[in-house]
Amino acid sequence: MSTTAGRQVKVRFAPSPTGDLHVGNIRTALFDWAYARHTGGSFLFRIEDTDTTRVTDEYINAAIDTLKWLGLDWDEGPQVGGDNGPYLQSQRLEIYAHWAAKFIEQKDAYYCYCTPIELEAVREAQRAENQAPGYNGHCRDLTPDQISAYKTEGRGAVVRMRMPDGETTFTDLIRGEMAFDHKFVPDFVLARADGSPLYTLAVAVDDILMKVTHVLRGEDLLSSTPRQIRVYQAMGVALEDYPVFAHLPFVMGADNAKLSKRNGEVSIAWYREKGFLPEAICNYLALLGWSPGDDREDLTMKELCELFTVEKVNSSPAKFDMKKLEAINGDKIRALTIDEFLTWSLPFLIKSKVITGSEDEIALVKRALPIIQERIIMFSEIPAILNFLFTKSFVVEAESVAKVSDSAAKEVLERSLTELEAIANWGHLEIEAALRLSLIDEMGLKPRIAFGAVRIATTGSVISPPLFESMELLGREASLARIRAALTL
RNA sequence: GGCCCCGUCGUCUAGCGGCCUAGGACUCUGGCUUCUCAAGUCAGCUACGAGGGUUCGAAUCCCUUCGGGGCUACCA
Repeated sequence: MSTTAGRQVKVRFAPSPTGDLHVGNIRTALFDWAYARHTGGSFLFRIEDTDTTRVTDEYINAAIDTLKWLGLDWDEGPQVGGDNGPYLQSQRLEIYAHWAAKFIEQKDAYYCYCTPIELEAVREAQRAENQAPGYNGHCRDLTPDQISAYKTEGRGAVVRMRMPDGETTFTDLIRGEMAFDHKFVPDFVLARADGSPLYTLAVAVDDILMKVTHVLRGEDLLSSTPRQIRVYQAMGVALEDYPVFAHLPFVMGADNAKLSKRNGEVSIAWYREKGFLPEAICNYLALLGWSPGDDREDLTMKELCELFTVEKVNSSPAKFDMKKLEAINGDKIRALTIDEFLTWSLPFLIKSKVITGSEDEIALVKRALPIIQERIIMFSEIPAILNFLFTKSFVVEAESVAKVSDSAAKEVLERSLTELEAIANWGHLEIEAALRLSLIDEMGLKPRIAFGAVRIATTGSVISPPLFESMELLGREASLARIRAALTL
């Protein structure tokens, strides 16, 4: 019943930043963005901060920052402006007040003087009788006398929307034809007693005024859609100008509860700190509740935009799977060029103080990256892996000391030292050739035993990047010095 | 309680009445490769919640049931 005929697509993402943007929010933002880009329409970003007790400037700024970091650029909204601003609802209060007053005047809404206690008592009674809880219409048709009596009493009044008998129907792009009987949609509050707007008012007014054509949002808002449509009606909006709705399924936590801080890492900021690539996060999130229809999974942002349609979005909830995100992130990291990889890696190395950021250090990091690119799943692993190349206080890890201090290991190290000192050109091929000849061929040792001892001595650990390359990077002097030091353990 | 949404491998999904003895990816298990760890590669395990229909034929359509979730605020 609602259409977009002839309208330029405009999709909006309108979070209420009561905390850091989480995985679910971002999945919604991603779908909003991808749909806008897919259709060649525009993407509008609006901050719903009508609940001033819960939304803070810090969260608002973090939300803006997160969207930018992910590469979800918007055409209208904070920082970029647009013809339909302002884009912070807290700056649009007079607009909402105007409409609330108009609705009162049109008798679409009315002042409700019921106190919270009275309202709760009504609901309690309804529940007791197994009826649908909701406003009972007490103040719908107050007489002037009743009103003045309430005023004399000093009672405040909220603005409440009148829900007429009947039903609201609309087509949800994901769920199909929806019908809600107004018996279960009670009169609802548009503005608080202090005049400030509620979500129910602000969201509907803004979507219309900002000319939004598509509302793709979480399914928790599905049952509030009739209320929004009611506001459109009161605003006098023509049917063909209603936005089209699409309610996205939830992203759940591993324990099947709604994703929250308690059952997993939900804050995008956390993933950023851990060293996940924005493109990996988006690629993974895109696969949560959507698929291109074939077996393709590795998608760039561009491909995602090309392939994304709302019709292919699933209606069932999806569980967040960290392992799959990690796998995708690892794949994306491996696909990076060395220069890209370097750019992403340096901040992690500097922040963890493995390097200070000097040119020499950066040059060495760049040489080391090729050998670690296929062994990490996130950038935060890099400092621990490369630390042996830069540390000024090298020590063999405690649990591995025993493995280089027995006589067999000493013999390996003694021999290695002799052979390595004789190498003319300190390259990994020469190092490998020298050690293989002496330790494997001549001493008859198994590679894992022989190289294991050298590995511990030079890198300090039983696990390291490839040994010979590591020694080349470490340099002749440091490598030999560490082997000598190991002989004293 | 009421209203609403949802239900294919452990997880994300493909599937829209015959191509399904159900495909892919991640995880897991085993093999290969191998200087450790990875990466790569091969193989394997495991699913249509249940019960009724409709039909020559159902994962696909209908009903019931069970299970999960949302809403039920002067939150969004």
